[in-house]
Amino acid sequence: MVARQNTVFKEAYNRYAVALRTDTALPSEPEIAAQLGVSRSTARAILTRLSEEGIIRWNKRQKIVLRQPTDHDLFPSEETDSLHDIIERSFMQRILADDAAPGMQINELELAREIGTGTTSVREFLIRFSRFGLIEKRPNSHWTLKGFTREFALELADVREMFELHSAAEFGRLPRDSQGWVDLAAIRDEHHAMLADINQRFKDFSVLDERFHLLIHRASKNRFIADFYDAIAIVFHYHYQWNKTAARQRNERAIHEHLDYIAALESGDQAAIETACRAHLHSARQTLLQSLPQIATETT
Amino acid sequence: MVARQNTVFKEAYNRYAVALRTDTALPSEPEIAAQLGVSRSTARAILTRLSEEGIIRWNKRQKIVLRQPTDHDLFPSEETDSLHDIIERSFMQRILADDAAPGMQINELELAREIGTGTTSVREFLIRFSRFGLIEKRPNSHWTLKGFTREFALELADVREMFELHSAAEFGRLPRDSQGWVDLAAIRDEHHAMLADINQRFKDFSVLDERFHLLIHRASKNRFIADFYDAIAIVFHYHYQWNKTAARQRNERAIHEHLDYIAALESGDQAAIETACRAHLHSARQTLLQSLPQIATETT
DNA sequence: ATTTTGTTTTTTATCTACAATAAACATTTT
DNA sequence: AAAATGTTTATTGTAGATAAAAAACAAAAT
Repeated sequence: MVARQNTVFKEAYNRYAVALRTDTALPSEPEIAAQLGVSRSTARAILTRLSEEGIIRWNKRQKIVLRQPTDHDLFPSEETDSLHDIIERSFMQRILADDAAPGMQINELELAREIGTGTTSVREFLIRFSRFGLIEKRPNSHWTLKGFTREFALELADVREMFELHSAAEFGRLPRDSQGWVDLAAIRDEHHAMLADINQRFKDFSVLDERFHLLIHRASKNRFIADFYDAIAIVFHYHYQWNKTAARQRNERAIHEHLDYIAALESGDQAAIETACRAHLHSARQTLLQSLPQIATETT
Repeated sequence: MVARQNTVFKEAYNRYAVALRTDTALPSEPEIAAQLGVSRSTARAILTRLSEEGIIRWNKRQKIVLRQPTDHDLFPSEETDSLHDIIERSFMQRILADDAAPGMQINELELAREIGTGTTSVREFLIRFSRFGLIEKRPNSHWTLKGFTREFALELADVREMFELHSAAEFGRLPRDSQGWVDLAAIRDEHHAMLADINQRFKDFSVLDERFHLLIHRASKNRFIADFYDAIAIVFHYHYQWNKTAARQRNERAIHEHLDYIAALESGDQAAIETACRAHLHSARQTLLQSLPQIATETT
């Protein structure tokens, strides 16, 4: 019915409200907008509501926080998610569910109805999602789920290895005063910290893993590599929520490999970098293959 | 105004009509549909119109061609292009025009109006097109043209080289009785034929070039490599229409490199394959860089 | 029994409309 | 004069509607 949900406003409102402290004065509208990463129009809408709710007193440049907002002042989390995120979550759950067999048809209208959204948004999502190689479309006809098959995992791993070897070599060539080395040292220390408390913290590894590989890939300064890594990150993000077997052991091993890999990068020795990178990629490939759903073999 | 143009029907109608021969009998509806690559519904619509126009006599299974269709019977070519193709052509012309500077904003509504189409189709096209790395979008805001810059060409060339070296190595490992070798021999002969008549035929090279590289890439059986090559093919297709300088000389040189490359593949010697592949990719990179518009340097 | 034709239903492709958001323009304040 | 606020305009994001095209179902013919 409504053309568009004001989720940008609600999400930014929540974000801004929780950071408010009583009796402080707020900065100018353009500054607030920049802080929140929204337009000034949205920033003004936030100020308007804060004022209406009696959270701030607002008169031109004077913006005083009267009281701390409570949980009750915030918008519920269901209303702050962007439609794209809602569709993504919903769709990933469906295709990772047990009854989602490769070869299955995907129906735009049915999907839209189940998610409670229009078909246009679902269509656009599927078009964007198609670059991850998990779905495919025949023109004028339906989408087909290709699924998390062994073929998919192998093809993904092959490209990932080509790209990461390239990026790692580039990283090794970064000038010594570059920011990359500072970031790498910080990530190295985080690995050590996590290892020291591995029994408690092994679940946090996937976030660290993503940050580490992203740092490497940024060195390549290649948009195609960066895009591909985005795809990998999303696929892994959802996939590993479904496959948590032997996570502690697997993650501990990966941390050790990362540390070897980092040491090789810091040595600047290209041969050592390649060896350490290959070693890690080899075991990452095994992990990926082991995490596949059992039955998933292409049924085209 | 109209929800959807019947371009599938019109295009298939033309395709089928020109192939008709007087006094022949036509096959069953499912067979016609399969021949044309459309649904039976569309095939029936074609038969219906052919019948109405007096081109065939149609009664159940009996379908006799009464007369050869004339040009006058066919739909004009403007009505047979799919909307996607129209938008693609129109958009590529715009971004390859001289006044399309990198950093330029792309306006969906303006584009749609100029092409004479709805915004939804333009949006979907832009989303699909974005994976080629030439445009980029900030959420809730406009698309930006990144353009055929030197950076773009270098990033494209890097990935292309990684993929092609991989695919070429895989091709070299194909079993000797595989179809790939037959196709390769055929393409080799076509290269020789073109070389013998290079002054007349150098303009046909780009089609041969695309077929050759596609054949190599198919050996990798990797959806990400295949998708990337699709992107390259489209970019090159339009790009080289705008940059035809020294085409004869450039193409003749490329043919020689291809022949060396093919010989290396046929030898099955992995080291030779890599050498020949690298040599060709190196000069392809130079060609790409030389063909860039002169001014195009990123203006972010 | 399988294939073909006839008919109906489902699904996609595309248009239009409109609220949310961004961006531009105008006025005021420092 | 530069920056902030106030106001208006342009553009995007999404829903809903509908014709084209595909797909499913039903009846007839080989």
